[in-house]
Amino acid sequence: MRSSTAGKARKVKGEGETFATQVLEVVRKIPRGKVLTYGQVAALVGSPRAARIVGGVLFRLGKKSKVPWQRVLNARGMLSTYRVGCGEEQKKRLQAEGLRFNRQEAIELERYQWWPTARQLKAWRVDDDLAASIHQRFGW
DNA sequence: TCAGTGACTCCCC
DNA sequence: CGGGGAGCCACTG
Repeated sequence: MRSSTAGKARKVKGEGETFATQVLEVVRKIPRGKVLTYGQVAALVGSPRAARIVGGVLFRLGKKSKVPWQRVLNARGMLSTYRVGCGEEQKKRLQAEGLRFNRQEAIELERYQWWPTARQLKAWRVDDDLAASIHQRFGW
């Protein structure tokens, strides 16, 4: 059996997929000018409480990576990356995509948060139960 | 194999 | 409304 820890993951893992590869698969699809929260990404790959791990995966991306890591931020619409030294870089990239930050250094999630289409969810093999639980949790 | 870790989140005061 | 604290869980060495 493949390492789907705790048996809580409801999203089916394809051959050779890990939590990390699934995270990157999701992040790569975030449209320019839109964002997802760490928790949202975690939920989409079937581990709704693994938000911290999403951050860890993105942290270990190489500088040359083409994955749009700047499009992932925390549940308050703020950047968690200042503490690891790339907050300014993330802010700069997001501003270049048209996002505006308020006085609290936050963006309006209601305005910029991305919700994948049903077609996209299917492509990621997110089953109906998981999709339903995500809808409920995030009021999507 | 296993304990330590943390780009999170939520709850409580 | 703000900050402190405690779960959380896949990755890492």
